[in-house]
Amino acid sequence: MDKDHYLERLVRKLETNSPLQSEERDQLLRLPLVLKQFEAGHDIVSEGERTKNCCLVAEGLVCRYKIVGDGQRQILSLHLPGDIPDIHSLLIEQMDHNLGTLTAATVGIIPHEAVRILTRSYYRIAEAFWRETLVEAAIYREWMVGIGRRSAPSRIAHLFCEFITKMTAIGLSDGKTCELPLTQPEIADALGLSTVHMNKKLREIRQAGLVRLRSNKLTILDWKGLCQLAEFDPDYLHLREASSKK
Amino acid sequence: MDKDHYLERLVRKLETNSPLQSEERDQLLRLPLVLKQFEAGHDIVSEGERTKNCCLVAEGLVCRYKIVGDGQRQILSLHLPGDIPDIHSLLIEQMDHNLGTLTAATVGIIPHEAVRILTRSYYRIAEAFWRETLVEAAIYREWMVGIGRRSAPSRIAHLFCEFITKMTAIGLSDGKTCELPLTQPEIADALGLSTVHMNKKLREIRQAGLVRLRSNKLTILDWKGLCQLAEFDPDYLHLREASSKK
DNA sequence: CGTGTGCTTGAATACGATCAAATGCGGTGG
DNA sequence: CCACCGCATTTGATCGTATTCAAGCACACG
Repeated sequence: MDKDHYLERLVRKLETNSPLQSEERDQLLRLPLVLKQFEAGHDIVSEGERTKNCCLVAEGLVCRYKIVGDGQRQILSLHLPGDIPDIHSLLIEQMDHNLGTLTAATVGIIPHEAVRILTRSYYRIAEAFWRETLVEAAIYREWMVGIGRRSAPSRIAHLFCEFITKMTAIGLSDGKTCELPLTQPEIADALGLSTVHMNKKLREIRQAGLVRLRSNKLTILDWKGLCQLAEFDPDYLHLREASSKK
Repeated sequence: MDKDHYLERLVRKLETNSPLQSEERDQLLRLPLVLKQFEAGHDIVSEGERTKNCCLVAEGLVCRYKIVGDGQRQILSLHLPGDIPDIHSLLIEQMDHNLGTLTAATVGIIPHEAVRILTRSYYRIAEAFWRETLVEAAIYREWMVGIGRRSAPSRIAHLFCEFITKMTAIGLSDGKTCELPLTQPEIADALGLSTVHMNKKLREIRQAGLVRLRSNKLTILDWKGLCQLAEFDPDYLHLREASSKK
């Protein structure tokens, strides 16, 4: 029953980039939260649904994705604990994509109404959530550039750079190594590649001594080299610390 | 000196999807606006900049884009009159991409402070702008799916469907024909394709009798066929009318 | 009537997809 | 402990789509 802990993680994330007053912080920590468990590979919310709740990722890895006509999947974003990936459902009625788990996950269900009361009462809270959605849009832009204009090796490297940077920002990595609980088909679907091709190029990256990746454990062996291959510049993540990291 | 007209267009767009009270509408119409002219192909705001203003597109076609290491460009979004493509700069200090003109354009410069006073005083105004940025994110997702998982012809068709739908929504098209002031290299850069390949596949679409495109005039000859090729479903644009159109 | 810009076309090449199969590995049950 | 199963990863071969390079064309504009 770690509800408080999960909300704290949310607040910590918001406060990293948006100032909150102590009353606002308290109100956020008092949000009603119903925890729900999901197995890996299951949908939390599906395309076309209209919900009255939003979902705080408490544990596990969650993604947005769409399926195209011929059955191919495009993963659109990855969401770590502390994210509310469907906060947009506050203002946009209908889901235009799916939200699903990549690992077993715990999700905190929060009624829209509870959030709406806060965003309408405290403009700083509204701005904090708004800002999160804007950073997400910045990540979309970066992914779009990758899928549209970067080579396969560069995209793979970029995913690693971004993932470990985000994990580090929420304290789940030391910046050198972290869990990467994605199968290769999932990585391929995030990058707009086929599994086979992704596997072959990943092998090259490994053989070039840039990373190690085994049984969902990612280790960066050559951060500079990896960033160079990826043309990774963490500015687009708009993390306060990330710029200093460089 | 059509400042009022341009602000009205903004308000009309916001009100299509977000309810506003008459006082809020009036406040928006009273926003200070300094008009500025740009030639085609010039930057309005560049990557790395920190501005104290945002830009209302008054006339012309504007886009976001990024340039990658080898000089290739990815166009990330298109912006029609009534858009404020850099409203995010209210909350995110640094531009992570460029904002440039595709045609000659008139842009209304609005100080952040003026907007911020409104969004902080009237939660409906904040929500209206927030919602616009969320719809933009939905469009990013759709583009990402296209670039990552759709064939070249499908992507081209999708661009046409989306563009004419958006133009129709703001009254600049009858749904059958409209201006499409993009060169083929620009279309290619929006779709993550090379100019040559884009040209060849466009030819096929034309020969299939789906569209006519000459001297920046787009005419839809077979809307159903085009939508089918594009797998276009306007739901993601979250326009109130669009769903009924289908 | 020449010139430039954007469009079109062809040929060669490369990158990534698809198809098919083998390998490795963790977990389960004999 | 070992055999087997299922899943993820790896590999090879072939095919197709898209890129690159290079040239020619067409129309608007001076």
